[in-house]
Amino acid sequence: MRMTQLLMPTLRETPAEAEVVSHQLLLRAGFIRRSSAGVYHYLPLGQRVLRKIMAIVREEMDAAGGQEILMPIIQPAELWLESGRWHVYGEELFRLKDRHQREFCLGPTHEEIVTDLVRHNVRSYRDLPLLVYQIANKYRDERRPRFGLMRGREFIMKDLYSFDRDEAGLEESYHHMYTAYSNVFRRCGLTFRPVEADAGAIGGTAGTHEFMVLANSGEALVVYCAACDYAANVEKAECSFEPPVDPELPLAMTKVATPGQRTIAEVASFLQVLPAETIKTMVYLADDKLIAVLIRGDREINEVKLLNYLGCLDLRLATEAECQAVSAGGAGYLGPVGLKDVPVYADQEVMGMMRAVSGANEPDAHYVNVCPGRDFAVEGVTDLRLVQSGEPCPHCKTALTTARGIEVGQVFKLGIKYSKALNCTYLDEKGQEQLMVMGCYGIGVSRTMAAAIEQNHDADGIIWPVAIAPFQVIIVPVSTKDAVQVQTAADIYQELNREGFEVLLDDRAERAGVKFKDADLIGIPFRVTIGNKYAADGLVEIKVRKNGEQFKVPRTEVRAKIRELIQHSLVHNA
RNA sequence: CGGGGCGUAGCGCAGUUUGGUAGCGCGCUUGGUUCGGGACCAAGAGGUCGCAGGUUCAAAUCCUGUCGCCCCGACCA
Repeated sequence: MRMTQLLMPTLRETPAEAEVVSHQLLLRAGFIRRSSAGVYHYLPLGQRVLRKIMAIVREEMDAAGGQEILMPIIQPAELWLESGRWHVYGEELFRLKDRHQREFCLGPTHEEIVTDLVRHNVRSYRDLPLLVYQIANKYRDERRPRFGLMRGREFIMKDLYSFDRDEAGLEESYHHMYTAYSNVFRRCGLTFRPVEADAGAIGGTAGTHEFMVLANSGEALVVYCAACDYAANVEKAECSFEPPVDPELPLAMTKVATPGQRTIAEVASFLQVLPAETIKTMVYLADDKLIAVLIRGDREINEVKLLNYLGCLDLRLATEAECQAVSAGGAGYLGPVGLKDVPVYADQEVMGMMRAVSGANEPDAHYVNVCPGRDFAVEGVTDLRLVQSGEPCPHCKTALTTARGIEVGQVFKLGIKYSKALNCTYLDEKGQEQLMVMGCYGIGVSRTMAAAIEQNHDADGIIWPVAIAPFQVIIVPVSTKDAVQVQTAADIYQELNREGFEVLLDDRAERAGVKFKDADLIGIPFRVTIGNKYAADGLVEIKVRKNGEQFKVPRTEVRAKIRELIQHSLVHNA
């Protein structure tokens, strides 16, 4: 491609609307433009990167036995009513009506419609397992689209669905996908980590992993173990708990005055105890029912664990008025002793406390020496806390590390959730009708593009991994006035193109500095510069974007050197 | 949805407090000089000041409404 013919509107200044680096650079380097909130144009450079990522995804999906299809974006409400998600999905679903007032939605994900397709077209155990996938736009009316391509309302996703005869088949499909996903992200040149995750609203039997690209701008928090391969989203991460070997003996519970001391920090300091010696009581509204949750004062509640444990759909912290309804003390003086008519759930750690401090459910007072089980009863005990950095790994006890991650892929075992709801069955060898066992596997293609930049950039711009760069090589003649340079650049351009390389020729009548700046900004891995000394020494310069390394090679060896550099990079996923 | 901020030329911004008929830098066009890391000089093009009402002799500026965008939070396959 000749740059004079390329729609590549680069910007010298960072647009005010962009906050994160991938968004800023995608705009500045002319890869994307915003159309409306969370909806973007992909310009030629951006589209080329997307196609590169898609090509890798296709290769790996096909290799894993996937068959590419393309399903409708517009989906009838009936299917969503059948699965029950028409109402569950809520405001995030883009809904629309046709001229006959029939309701539709824009697909945010395709479980319903793929299940509908398969139930009408697959009847025999001989047709299973079946793995179908597509790469298509997805629509989610996010409450808050943000960070450019990171969280859009329209985005590109690869979604694959597996249909198996039984759980064992699902295990196998899941395993294949897990491997394929690792291949995809490794080939894209990303530093990533598969982590155990929560299944969330999409449901599913057990087991789901998220593929996280580690980057500080990530919206997700993960913990991982440096010693073993344990890694999990904090929403999911188990908290290890060992009951005290030599517990203290309980003492008589007494009420003490704590005027004005409302927070854990205030109470602990006032009573000269550690926060870990207090019980924090939080009141939640779970599907319109008030409940209380107890956790050690220095811990945080993991609301995802709580939601899963309660099996409720909606969960939020109670308002001050709701707290007043169950405790005369209100939010600052909540405690498990003397709460009015609310079920109390405790984190497992709380049950090992013998002399705890807790609110007395009246203003300006707390109890000391509270003993769970003796002084109050609980409805349930389980792991309800959020893991913290430095805690022992649940597998090998090494201290866990926390990191931020961008979720670029997720693999789910769905089980029979959708096949049951939509009656997707097959006939086994005995002629018996059986439910298919499903899995679903998503890759955020457009998000992967953004994640790659978050992980690969410097002050000058993007540094594309070779495998997903819009072009592999950029050729820069330093002076467009020099006929020899111009001709040499054009010759090398032709030659590399013929060899099958992806080459961009900067044939603009710009000064060298401008061309270098743009080449760095758009992040082309290798730059071939034909300079002023070429006429004298016959050498051209090859510069590596990633590390600044430079080579001076005779004009005739450019092709071989470029080939060597690209192959070396691809082998090392750099 | 709660909180905060912003809409003035393609991009970045000033002008709004105190109303007087729109400006700066970059980019763009033309000519010239430059030419290995975002050059310089000169001459240009480009804006219903988000939109709609209102106040006024006069509104980018004041008032009311509305739309859009961004950030924080809640939420999120």
